[in-house]
Amino acid sequence: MSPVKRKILITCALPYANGPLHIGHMMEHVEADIYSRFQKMQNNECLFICADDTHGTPIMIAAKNAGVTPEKWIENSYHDHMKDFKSFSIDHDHYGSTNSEENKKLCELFYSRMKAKNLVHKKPIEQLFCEHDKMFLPDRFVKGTCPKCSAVDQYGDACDICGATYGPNELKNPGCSLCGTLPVKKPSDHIFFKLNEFKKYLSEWLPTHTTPEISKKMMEWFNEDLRDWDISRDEPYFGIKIPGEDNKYFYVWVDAPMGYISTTEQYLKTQNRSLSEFWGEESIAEVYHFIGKDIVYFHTLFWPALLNSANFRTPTKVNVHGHVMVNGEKMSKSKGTFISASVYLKYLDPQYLRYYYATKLNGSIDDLDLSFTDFTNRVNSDLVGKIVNLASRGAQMINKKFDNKMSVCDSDGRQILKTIQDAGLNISKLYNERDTNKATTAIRELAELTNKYFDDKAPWKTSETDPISTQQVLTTTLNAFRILAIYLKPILPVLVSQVEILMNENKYIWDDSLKIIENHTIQNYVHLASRVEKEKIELLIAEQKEIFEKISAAKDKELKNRPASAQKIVAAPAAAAEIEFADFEKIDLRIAKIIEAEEIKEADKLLRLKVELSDGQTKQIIAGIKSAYQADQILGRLVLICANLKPRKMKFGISEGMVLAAGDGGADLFILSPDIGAKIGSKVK
RNA sequence: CGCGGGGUGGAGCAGCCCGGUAGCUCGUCGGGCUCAUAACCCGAAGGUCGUAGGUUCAAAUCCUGCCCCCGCAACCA
Repeated sequence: MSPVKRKILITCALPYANGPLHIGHMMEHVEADIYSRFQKMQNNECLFICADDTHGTPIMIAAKNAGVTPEKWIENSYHDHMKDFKSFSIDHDHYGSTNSEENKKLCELFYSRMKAKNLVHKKPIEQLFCEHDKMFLPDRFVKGTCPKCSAVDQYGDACDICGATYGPNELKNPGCSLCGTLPVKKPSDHIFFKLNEFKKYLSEWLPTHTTPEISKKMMEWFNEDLRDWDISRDEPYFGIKIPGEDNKYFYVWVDAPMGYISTTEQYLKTQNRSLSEFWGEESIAEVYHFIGKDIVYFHTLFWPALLNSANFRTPTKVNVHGHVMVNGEKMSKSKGTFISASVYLKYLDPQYLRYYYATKLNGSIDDLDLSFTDFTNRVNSDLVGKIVNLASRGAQMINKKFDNKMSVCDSDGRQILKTIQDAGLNISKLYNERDTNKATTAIRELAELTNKYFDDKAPWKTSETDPISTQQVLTTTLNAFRILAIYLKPILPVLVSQVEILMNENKYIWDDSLKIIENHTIQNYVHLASRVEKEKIELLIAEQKEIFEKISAAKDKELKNRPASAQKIVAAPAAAAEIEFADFEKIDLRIAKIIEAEEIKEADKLLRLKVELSDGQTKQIIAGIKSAYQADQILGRLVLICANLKPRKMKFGISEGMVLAAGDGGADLFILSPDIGAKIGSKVK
């Protein structure tokens, strides 16, 4: 062990207080909890801090829909979250909330320091506002048609279909996702943080404070200037008011990371200690954030910049993990693989998920696949079959034949134990690197070694003929198991606490693995762990699926019960703004004949068409109608096209016009055609 | 040419940075054992390391092209 006692602060991303925790949250907390417990076993000081992230529009809306105040809503959420964390043995030293006095004070302090350094400025922006709900709409609360690919029902920030990103203002046919009303554009002054002032600082900070893969990825942003960051939101908003402003609140992503500090502060207050120990510019403590790869941006750009601007230290390292996949796919609500912590607990032992995650986590950003067959194998074979089995084999015979008394280890046994103890250094190194994958592999191999030793010695054969050596073999086996249990304690605290009882010992710390216990009396063996039953997993998935179906059925019902006016607007996209006749005249609409049509194989939704206009002139049009029409189906048809559309270079060639069609997209898409008798090339008037 | 990660026996992964006998767990098959939760121990079968080319005495490993999968893209861990 290192002679200097380290001082460590670790945090997990603050779970958002608008829904139950799921097994993805648990992965992050398990990873951090293992790390924290390991450090504590090493006699280092380690504070494990987290909190609920309680502000923002989604929470405000969720509370409103539930008919409670936001305060009540987040209180309920807090209790649910705490309960789940406790069940999974996540041992936060303190779990707070961003809706606290400390957090408010901290935001105000940061803001005043930013202002003093001239790092904020105000400018008006146009935002979509819903007249019906009387609020500005965040990007995700506006839905409409993608401006790039025309996919319908897309969010205001990015298109799920073509992957384009844009602002909510750019959406075609935007609608409020709450009531369907057409939002209006409304100007409002917003406060911006001058992120670009930190460009140089961040570009130097990044490579040394996260992994190379992350920093490489983040460095992309530095090719151009960093955009100012909008840190304010208008009323109504559930959050922290910006001092000196009327009806303005800090954007939730400002006050959320502050929660790391304010929650540390709450904890340190109870110890009469100063916050600067961990967060002061001169702090020598190590600070680690555990986060998912989806929020890297906030933690490696905004956050260090904010800290720097307000004269706080920055984290030592931002540890980024991937996402949980279930059976090789993204967690899916409809497939029942979007598994909430509480439903998991109804069917399976939380220790098993901890162990399984541990066998998979290696400190990398790769996604972690929770494959249920793999899960079952790992737990049943490694944990129950190999490791726990050692206790079962050793202890029961000691109980039955030797009156619960261990003797001493034989010389072969001492060799085995030495091997196991020598491995401890490497295992602790792996824990420090958060490579629990390799740590659990090493531990499993040691268990195999011990099982083999037990088999070679065959104590069950010799218990009558040679009780002395038999007792020695059992003593060795139990010692080996005991050390392995110590190695596993950060991962399996509950199981190992039972081992402490079995072995009649106090709470293990890491250095207890250096001891060998002899002539020691143990307790009666009790069943330590049961095998995973496949049926339980099936039931779990079935229940999760059912919950989803109930929720979506309820949502459908709610939609139907909406006021007729709102429904109408949803069904028929609102009309665009009025235009002058002169504007209309600019559009050269003509009748054209499709003379060639072919499918573009590489494209999901495109057909390549060649159309003929009056003077024998032809145009190539790449049309997004593959979802509704096959190439040969439309060959030879007369259609309406916009003939003077600026040619556009697309991935599959140049498109020189647009075929007019109407509908919601997908199969619901209809090409417009003229009545019989219309001539090719005629202009629409 | 948006960015990133990946493609290794049936499944899940390690090995790649720093070339030199292709490794682990599960599963399958055969054997042993019967202390232990049908658990444990031994043995076997099974791989053109996505693909094409290059560098080299030697390539899973280094270089180039291509194919395929997954994820991300400033309000989902």
